[in-house]
Amino acid sequence: MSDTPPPVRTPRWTRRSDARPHEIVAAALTLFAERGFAATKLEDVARAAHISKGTVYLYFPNKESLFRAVVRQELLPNVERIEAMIAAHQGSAADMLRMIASQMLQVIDTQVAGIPKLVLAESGNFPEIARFYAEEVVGRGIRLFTRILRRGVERGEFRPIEPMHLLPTLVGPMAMMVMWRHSIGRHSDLRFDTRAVIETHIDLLLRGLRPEPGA
Amino acid sequence: MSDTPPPVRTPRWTRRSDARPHEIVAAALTLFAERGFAATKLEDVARAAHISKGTVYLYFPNKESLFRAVVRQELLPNVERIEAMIAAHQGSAADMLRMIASQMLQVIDTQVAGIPKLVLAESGNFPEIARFYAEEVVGRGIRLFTRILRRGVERGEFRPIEPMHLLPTLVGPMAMMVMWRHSIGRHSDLRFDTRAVIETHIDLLLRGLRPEPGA
Amino acid sequence: MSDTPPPVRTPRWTRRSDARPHEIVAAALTLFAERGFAATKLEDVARAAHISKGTVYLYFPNKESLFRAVVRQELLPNVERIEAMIAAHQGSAADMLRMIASQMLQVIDTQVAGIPKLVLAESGNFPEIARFYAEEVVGRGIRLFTRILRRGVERGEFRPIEPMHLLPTLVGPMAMMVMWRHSIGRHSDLRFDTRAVIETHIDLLLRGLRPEPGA
Amino acid sequence: MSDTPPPVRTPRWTRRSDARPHEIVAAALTLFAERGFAATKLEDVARAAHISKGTVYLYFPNKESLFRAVVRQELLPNVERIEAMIAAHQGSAADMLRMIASQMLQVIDTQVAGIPKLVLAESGNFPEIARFYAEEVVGRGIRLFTRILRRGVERGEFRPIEPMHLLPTLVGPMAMMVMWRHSIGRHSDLRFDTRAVIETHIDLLLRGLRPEPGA
DNA sequence: TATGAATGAGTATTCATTCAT
DNA sequence: AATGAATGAATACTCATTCAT
Repeated sequence: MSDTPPPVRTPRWTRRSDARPHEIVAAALTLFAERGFAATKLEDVARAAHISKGTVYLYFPNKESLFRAVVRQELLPNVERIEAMIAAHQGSAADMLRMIASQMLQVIDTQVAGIPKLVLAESGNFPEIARFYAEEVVGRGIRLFTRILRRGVERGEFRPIEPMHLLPTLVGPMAMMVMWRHSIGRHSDLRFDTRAVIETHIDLLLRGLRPEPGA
Repeated sequence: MSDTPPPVRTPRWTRRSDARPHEIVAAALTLFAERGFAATKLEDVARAAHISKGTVYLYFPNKESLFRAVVRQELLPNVERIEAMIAAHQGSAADMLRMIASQMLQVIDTQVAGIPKLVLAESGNFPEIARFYAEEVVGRGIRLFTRILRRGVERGEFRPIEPMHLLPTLVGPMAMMVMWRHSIGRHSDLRFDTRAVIETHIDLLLRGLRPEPGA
Repeated sequence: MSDTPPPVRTPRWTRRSDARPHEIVAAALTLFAERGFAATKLEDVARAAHISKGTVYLYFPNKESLFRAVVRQELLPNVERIEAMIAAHQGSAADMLRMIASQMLQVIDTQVAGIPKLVLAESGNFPEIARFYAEEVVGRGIRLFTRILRRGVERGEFRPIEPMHLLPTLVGPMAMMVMWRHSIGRHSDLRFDTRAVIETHIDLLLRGLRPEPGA
Repeated sequence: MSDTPPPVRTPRWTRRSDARPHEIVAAALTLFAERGFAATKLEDVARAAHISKGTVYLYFPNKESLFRAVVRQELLPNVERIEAMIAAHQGSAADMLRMIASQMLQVIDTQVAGIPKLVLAESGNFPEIARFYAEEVVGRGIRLFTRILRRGVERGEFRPIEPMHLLPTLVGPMAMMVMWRHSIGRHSDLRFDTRAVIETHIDLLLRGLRPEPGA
């Protein structure tokens, strides 16, 4: 309605400064996952993020808080995505397991897949990160799988079973593959065919969970 | 003539030449497993071994070689013990799996059980340790389980299956429990009933491996 | 509006990128020459250069490379200056010797004059510094003096003489004075009148080199 | 006179324990001369003397006192020998100089010849050693040469000359040769023909000291 | 006496953090 | 905002010295 054109203002932030924190976190994730917290130099993080050492401190008060940001920011979106996917799903419990497995396959080679190993490695030095992970990842995972198992039992797909006893069997092999890929596997000639392994795993699971013939 | 007993002198130190190296390795294992290589101070290792900083250097030329010693010396005896046990065994393949599982249960709370996590965590910084572990632990484990699976198939206990695809499922859950216990589990309220978990795992395995009815 | 001047802040430090390396080398030279390589603490070097320990490492990767820089950087310019001076000179060989002697007199109380003693002292620990000095200082010195002697013979100032046999006599007394001044002489009451000594030396040389009357 | 044989007693000392201190000093001299005081480890000295670290401390309260012993014990006998030799001599002053020169030639490759360089190098850290050397070696050397020069003048061999101005010229070249041989010379290809150098030096000296024709 | 294991003060070096530019 | 020079606390490692044997 006014004829005066809006004053050409320098925007309060630039694309740069907006993207920075995440670029730093991404660079840090790679290095922390590769070398661990203590062995990672902030200078290397800065270089990997194409900025200078001092700039890191404009966004994170210190190395520890950067570490926490790495774990917290990168993890939750993924957890939530899978939760949502499952919540929206209507098919069989077996299909739900297959869905999760296929998610695993998609994530296994990304940065994020380095976090579990990182959390494992640093839980002695960052107990609250360990707790955070136990609650926000493992705990939610437990609830997720418990729901799937219960659904399977209700639908007659699975025989009844105590979820807390089965969970490590359910998740362990996939977690194993993820961590192997981001640690020893990088330096050894031993190769696992991830897809085949996970398919075999799901197959074995489903056979092992089949209801007793007489029940 | 005097009744006063000779003063009980506590010598500042005593010679332990033979025992020392292992005492140091043991102390180091605890700390490395807890904090990682970089975050562990040699002074703390020394204190934990009830000796002084300098003494560590009488037995190990530097921190890295102590680290290597920790992984190499503590691991092999355990691997060999299990191998021997299986080699001597004459029963069913199922029993062999149960034996290994029970070994797991016995080891899970000892120092040694911290090593896998340690190796995982440091494989980026010590590639040759990663390779060593891949060959001497994972590789030998693969051969061991492959033998057991083959025996199971031959005896009609298991249906035929590609061992390399099954292995992570076989080992993953147990490895998971071991690492959980030595990392996140220490700082979280989440508890798994290790024995029940492993029994459930073996049970599911055996069900899942049952030969097809019609085969 | 306020009369109070802005507070005069003394910054904790200022950027000196360009000047730093030389300041450090200068400080190091003084201390190395006084105490030797091993007995000189980098912290003292830093303090002498009015910087902190860490700053030294911004410019030199370690103590040894600082040591090498001290010897190499400080020495060559002086050698080259004298060479140039002689090259430019047109007069008698005797005058050339006098010129060199007068250069000695000017340098003897500066930092640089501490280097020969330092190189002598450390040649066992730094063989390649010894070689460097042998080639770049002694070797060039030999060529320089050889040229002067030959010129003297050609001009009829000197009797013929084998330069390599005469050189220590030519240089020794001056070198002696330099090193004395930077070592024992500092802690003893014995004093030599440097100028008189060198004049006497040159005088004796010229007399001793006079052509045989009958030749 | 007595028939009872003398009791077979264990001697209060053994050859070993008597020789030890000197063996240690000799080993120490070699190493100190080669590496300097700070860079020489007592363990190396012990090894070179074929004893153990602890044994050194039975004879010397600490490293410094060993260092002082090295300089003091090894030097004085040599100085005194030369003094005595000159005192006993009756011939010309020129012969005296030749005698000293020939002594130099004999000593130059022995351990002792490393001491001057050592004293030079360490005078900053051991001022009292510097003083000791200045007095007991340089001072006595000055008196010795002064006497020789005076004698030469009295006998008409030399023209009158101020000894303190001539001394560095007299001694410098020989000192030079000694120190070169024990430092840079060890690591360079440059070789001096010691004998020829010293003969040339003496020759030049005698020519340069010849009385003026008209005097 | 002699040994060499043990000690711990002392130093080189690293790197998170600060701050002048 | 961004930089990277400067800082100094922290830590691996050394080695003179002590002392149980």
